[in-house]
Amino acid sequence: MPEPERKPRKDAARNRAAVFAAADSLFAGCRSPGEVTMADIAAAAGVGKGTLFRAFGDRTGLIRALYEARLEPIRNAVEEGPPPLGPATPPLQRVPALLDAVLCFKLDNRHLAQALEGTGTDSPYRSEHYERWHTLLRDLLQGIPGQGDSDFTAHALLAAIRADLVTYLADEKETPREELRDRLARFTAGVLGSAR
Amino acid sequence: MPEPERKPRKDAARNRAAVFAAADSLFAGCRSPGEVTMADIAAAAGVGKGTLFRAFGDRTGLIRALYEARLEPIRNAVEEGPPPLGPATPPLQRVPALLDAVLCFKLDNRHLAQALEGTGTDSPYRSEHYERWHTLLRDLLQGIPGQGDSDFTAHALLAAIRADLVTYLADEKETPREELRDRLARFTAGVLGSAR
DNA sequence: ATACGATACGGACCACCGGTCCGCTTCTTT
DNA sequence: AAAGAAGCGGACCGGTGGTCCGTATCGTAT
Repeated sequence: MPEPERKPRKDAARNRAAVFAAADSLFAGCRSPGEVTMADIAAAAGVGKGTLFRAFGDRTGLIRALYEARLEPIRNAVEEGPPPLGPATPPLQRVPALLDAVLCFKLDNRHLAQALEGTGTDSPYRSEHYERWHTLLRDLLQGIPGQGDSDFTAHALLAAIRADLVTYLADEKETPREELRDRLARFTAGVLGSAR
Repeated sequence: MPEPERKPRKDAARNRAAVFAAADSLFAGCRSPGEVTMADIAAAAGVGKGTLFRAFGDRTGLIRALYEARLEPIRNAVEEGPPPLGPATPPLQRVPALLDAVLCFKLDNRHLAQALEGTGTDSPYRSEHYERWHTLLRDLLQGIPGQGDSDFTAHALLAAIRADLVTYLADEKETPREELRDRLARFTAGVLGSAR
């Protein structure tokens, strides 16, 4: 066991939760994630700025931690849940299910997703997080016969549900949730069904 | 004529060009667009910071202006050039040609494209610039029989060539230019050929 | 050529943000 | 209860985008 993994102090845990709650609510209530400053979050959580940076390293770290926390249910469902998301599903059904799940998540957590992707300095791509989704999707596509370039197709499919595009369609274009899901489903089906 | 369109003063024009050149070269020589500050650009162009903001409004304005300027040749070729990019081309060939052209442009001008899209505050989507490409692409798709949801498909295809993805594949994954073009072409063909 | 109004210049200046630092408080352990 | 570790918080810092206005330059009318 390389990591002793000491359990955190009581107040530290409480503060962590408070920060999550505050950040979530602040991001939800702002036009652009850029409007929310670290100081704002600290204040809303009733915590000093130092605490914030001590706990998460930097702004990106905080957002990423929050995002991962919120995403965990889906991640679980994909890794060890029942069909159609779980691993026991045949690829041809699992791929659309997976994309739909992520789409729904990004719809429900637009603010977070956008805060994360729009973190500015580093592209969303080299994050371990993206790598995981891409690898999973690619391997699934590989398992579908008659599929062309699984690697690129995986990238392209993921690109179709990027946070800012989803937000744009949902908010700016006022596309209803169900319609968006349907559009994505059709597109996915098309991609999967082609080159047969 | 709502715009009198007074022609600019001589020095203004000269400075504008100098700024473009300086910014272009600076962005090209940096890991992340964020490393280039407005002051840097002003200094490199031999110009005061005030001039910079007076001419372009703000950072985003500068980048956008530069991007549009560099993009103009392609825009022209699409709007009034010869096939396969020009308007006289049947949609089934024009769509791939168009995507390929944009991909190549983004490969050649990664720094700019990324500086523009990663401008942070506002999503790339509500820019008039994106709207144009999307509308054109959608209308072309409309003209291909057996096509499903042209509107969403257009978004998805454009998403597949977003600057940061292209940069990631080209630099991080070291995908050669020709291979990338080929991958995109195959994917496009698949999307266009499906749902027949 | 000259004089004069309009336009553009430039860099000191400002507000603000992410991130650091360190004296002080709170928890945990024995 | 006492001591040491872990965590806290807010004053502080470097640097960035953006503003302001006295000054220099340009276009033009004479």
